[in-house]
Amino acid sequence: MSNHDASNAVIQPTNFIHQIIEQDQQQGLEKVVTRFPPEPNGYLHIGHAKSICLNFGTAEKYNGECNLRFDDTNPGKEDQEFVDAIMDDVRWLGFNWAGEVRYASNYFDTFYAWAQHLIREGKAYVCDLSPEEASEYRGWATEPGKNSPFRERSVDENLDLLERMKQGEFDEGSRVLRAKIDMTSPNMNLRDPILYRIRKASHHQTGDKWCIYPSYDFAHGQEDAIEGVTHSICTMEFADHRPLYEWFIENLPVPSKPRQYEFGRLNINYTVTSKRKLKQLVDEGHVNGWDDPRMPTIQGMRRRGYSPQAVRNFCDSLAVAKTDGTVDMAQFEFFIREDLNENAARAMCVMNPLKLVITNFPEGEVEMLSAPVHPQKEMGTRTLPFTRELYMDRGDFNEDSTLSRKKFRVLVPGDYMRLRSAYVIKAEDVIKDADGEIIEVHASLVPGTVGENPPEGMKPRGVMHWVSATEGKQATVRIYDRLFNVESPDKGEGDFLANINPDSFSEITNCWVEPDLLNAAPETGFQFEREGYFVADRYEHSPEHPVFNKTIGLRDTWKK
RNA sequence: UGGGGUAUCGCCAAGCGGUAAGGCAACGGGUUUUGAUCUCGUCAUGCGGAGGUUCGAAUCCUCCUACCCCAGCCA
Repeated sequence: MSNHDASNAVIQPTNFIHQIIEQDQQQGLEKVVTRFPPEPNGYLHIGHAKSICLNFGTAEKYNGECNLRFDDTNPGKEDQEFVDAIMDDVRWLGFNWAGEVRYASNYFDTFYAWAQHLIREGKAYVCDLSPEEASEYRGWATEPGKNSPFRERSVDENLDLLERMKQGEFDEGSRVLRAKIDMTSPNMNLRDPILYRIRKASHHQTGDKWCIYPSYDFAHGQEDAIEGVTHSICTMEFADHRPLYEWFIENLPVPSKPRQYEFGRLNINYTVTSKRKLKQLVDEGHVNGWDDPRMPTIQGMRRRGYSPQAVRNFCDSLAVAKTDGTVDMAQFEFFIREDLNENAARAMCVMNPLKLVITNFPEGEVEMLSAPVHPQKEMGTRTLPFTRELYMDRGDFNEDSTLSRKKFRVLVPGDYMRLRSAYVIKAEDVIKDADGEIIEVHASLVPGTVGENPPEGMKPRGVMHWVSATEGKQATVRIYDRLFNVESPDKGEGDFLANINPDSFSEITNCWVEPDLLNAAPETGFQFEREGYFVADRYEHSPEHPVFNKTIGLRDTWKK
C-alpha cells in the first residue's frame, strides 16, 4: 500500500523545499507563490509532471498560488502548437493556474528597460566579439577568461548600440549585450553572461516586434520577481545559475525578491526523457507521434490509459531531493494499477479466440446473465449474453488432461472449469481441422452453477473469461510494451535507438468483446479480466470500429 | 582539471548527536467465480571508505573515493 490518508489522497512526504517554506512562514511569509515555467519547444513528459505536481502541489498545500508561465525567450525553437498542448496537459493533470497564462514575452518591455538600467549603472555592455572569439575569451575551468575589448564602452554608446540591435540594424551573431561581472570567476556563468542576442525571428506571441531576445538568465528571475513568485523551484542543472539569478535580483529594481531552489530531476528506467531524444523518436518515425502510447509524454501516457490521478499519485510518491537517481518503472506501474484496479469497470475480451460450443444449451437461445461491474466496489451490474456458441482464449485450453491441476488452471478434456460470472462447464470433445489444429471445443454446462458452487466432485480447475460468439462484438486491441528493452537506453556506447524494443507494439484485430463495450466513451479504462487494463482509444475508438489500447497487464505472480 | 551537486536495503527514500521510518520490488502464508484485488509475515548490528571528537555518530570534524552537472549568442 502506498501512503494514503483517510480521504484516500496520497500523503506527500515532506521535503526540503516544504521545510524551507515552513521556516519562511514562521519568519512572516504570507503567501506562497510558485510557477511552472515550461519553454514551449516540445511536449511535456513525465519529468515535467513531477515538476508540475511539485509546483502546483506546493501552492495547494500552503494555500498559495501557482502560475503557468511560458519561458518563451527563444522564438526559433518555439511554437504555438506546444503552448496549446502544454496548457491541455496541465489541465488534464487537474491543476488550475492562477489568473491568466503568463509569458516571459509579456515582460519584454520591462526587460529592455532593465537592460538600459544596467548599462547606465555601468553593469552591462554591448560586445562585438563573434561567438568563436567570445568562447576563447571566456577561458576554461582552470584558466580565467579575458575581458572583452568592448567592455569599457561608454554608457551612451552602449545605449545607442542596444537600441540599434533592437531596431534590427545588425546581423544575428554580430553583437550581444553582456553583463559586466567577472571574467575570472570560477563559475563560468558569471564570466560576463549574455543578456540579449539578436534573433530576427518571428515570435509566436510578439510577432516581429523584437529583433533581440533576452537569455534565460536575464529573464527567468525577473519573471519570477514581476509575478511575486516566492519560491522558484527548478532542477539541479540550474544550481550553477543561482548566483547569477541573485545578481540580477540584487542589481535591478525588481518588485520582489524570489529565491531559487533546485531539486533532482526524475529519471525512470526503460525510458528516455530528454526532449532531444523524444523528438528524434517522433521525427524518425520510431513511434507514431508525440502521443504514441509508448511515449513518456503526458499526451502519450494519456492515450495509453494512465489516469491523471495515477500520474499524480506517482509524482507525489517521489521524494523531492537533490539526488539524481533512477526510479523503477515498476514503481510507476504500481500506481497505475492501483488506480485502475480501484476505478476501472471489469469486462471480458477474448484476444485469441477459440470456439467453445455448449452442447446442452439450446441453439438460438440467449440467456442474459448479470455480472458485477467491479468485484469489490459497488459499481452496479452489467448484462452478459450467454449463448450456445462462445469464444474462449486458446491459451485456456489444453488437450493434455494429465496436466497438474495446481499448475495448469486451464480447460482440459473431461475436467471442469468455471466460466467467469457464468456456468461451470466440462470439456467433452475437441474438433480439429485437416491439419490437426483445434478449431472447436465442445463442453456441457453444469445447470444451476451460475452464482452457485457446483455439486461435490465437480471442482473447477480455474476460472476463464469468455464472450458470446453470436452476441459479442469484434474489436481491435493494440498491445503496447516498453519502448526500450534495456534499463538505461541512453547510457552506454551506442545509439539509444539500438535499444528500442522491436516488439513494443502489435495490433490484434480479431478480438471479441462484450457487446456493451462498443458504447464505451473514448478514454474510458477497463479491466479485461485476467488480461489487464485497457482503454478505449482517445481518437480512434467508435461503436463501428472499437479500438482498445493495452494500458498495462495485471500483476502476474504465478511462476511456471 | 576550476566551480556546482550527490552518496542510507535490488530501486526511490526518511533521518537534522540518543542508538536505521515508509513505499516499490522480492520471498513465504491465508482468502478469492480474475493465477487480479485483499490480507498476514520476512527483508540494513548497517548508513561510499579511512581516521577523529563524544558516554553515545548515518547525523559533528579531517582526509579520501565514486558518480552527476556547467564551460551554447539553449532552457
